Amino acid sequence: MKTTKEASAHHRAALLEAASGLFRERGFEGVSIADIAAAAGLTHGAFYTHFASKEALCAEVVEQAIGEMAARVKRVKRRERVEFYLSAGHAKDRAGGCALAALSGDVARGRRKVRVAFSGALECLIDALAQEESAGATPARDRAIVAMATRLGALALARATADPKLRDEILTAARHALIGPGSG
Amino acid sequence: MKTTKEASAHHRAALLEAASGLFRERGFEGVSIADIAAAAGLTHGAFYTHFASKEALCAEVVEQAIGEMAARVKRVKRRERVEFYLSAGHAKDRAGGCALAALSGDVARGRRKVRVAFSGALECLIDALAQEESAGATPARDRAIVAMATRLGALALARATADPKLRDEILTAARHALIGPGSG
DNA sequence: TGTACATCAGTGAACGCGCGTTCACTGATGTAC
DNA sequence: TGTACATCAGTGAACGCGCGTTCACTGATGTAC
Repeated sequence: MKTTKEASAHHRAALLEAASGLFRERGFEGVSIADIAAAAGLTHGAFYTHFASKEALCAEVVEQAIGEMAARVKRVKRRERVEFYLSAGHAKDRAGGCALAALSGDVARGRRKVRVAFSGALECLIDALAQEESAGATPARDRAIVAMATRLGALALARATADPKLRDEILTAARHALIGPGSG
Repeated sequence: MKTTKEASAHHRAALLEAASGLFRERGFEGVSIADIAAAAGLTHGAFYTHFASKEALCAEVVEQAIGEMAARVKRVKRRERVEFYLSAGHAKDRAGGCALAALSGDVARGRRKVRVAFSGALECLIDALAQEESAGATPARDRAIVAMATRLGALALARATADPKLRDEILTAARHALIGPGSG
């Protein structure tokens, strides 16, 4: 049956949000169109009135999720962000956490369209991160990139680790390196 | 038909090697048992005379691939390793490159058995890396972990990036941070 | 405001396909005599 | 050394299943009169 334009717009947003969480938790290939549609309260057929293909959805999810991170950089203080990023809670919550860490592997193996969306959004994120870096010997942009790589690598390693002790050791080491000791 | 014990052992090694490369290139879910068997010159049925399941193979591949990296730490100098790790060539060659970077996302989403194999091998790799760290204010082990996280994060970001300029910028920034400028 | 009807968001069956795994079978290997 | 035969690595058809995508259909929406 036909629905209101407003309802339809909400359905589209619900599909994007459901996909965003599910993709981060299980990866692009671990989530089916039916899973996403069901999580948004629709049947799989309806998906194709909103997106041309799964690939198109992946690209949009990546762009939106990284875009939200760039916006967050401007709202939340660096120290607070790093403390959250390298917390055990964030390591455990893939669905609600950093899209870069959760999806960079999938993006690397993905189609060009998805990688292009990723690149564009990453460029914006790097700009936002570089702006908050203090002046120094090495360029702010380079320091922003390296700090981001350290956070992301530490989170990726921590998430893959089964041993909680090793996981916490990795997170703590990275936290100390990025914002000094005395951060729990 | 039955084959020599020697031939059978070679087949097992060939399955492991084929899976190792294919998994790093396409991820656990992007590779089928038939793909792996074909790459090793066998049919898919033969796979199950060597491995109990795909999951068991994943665990063994992860363990072996990270084990080889730990052995390499003892053979190759740090500077040389970092230069290779953060090269455009390594970013392009997932199949022949770092298993940690290529598979940590898959491992995080994988079954416990695979994560345990990953953890054990990672522990060995960290030990090997900590041993080559010079004395300093922060523990050698922590510095080894942070440097590894930085390399891994930079490679993951570089690989997901479609824009070659941004990719090289990420690799160069991380290279400078880890082994100083004057490294190309 | 009321009526007729074109639009189109959503449904659910169906498409062809590939997946991981199983299993009856084959026939070379390698052992017991 | 020669012969008989149990073993078992490898084959390929088959299993049930879920995938991404298509499409004829439904019926509420919203517009034209």
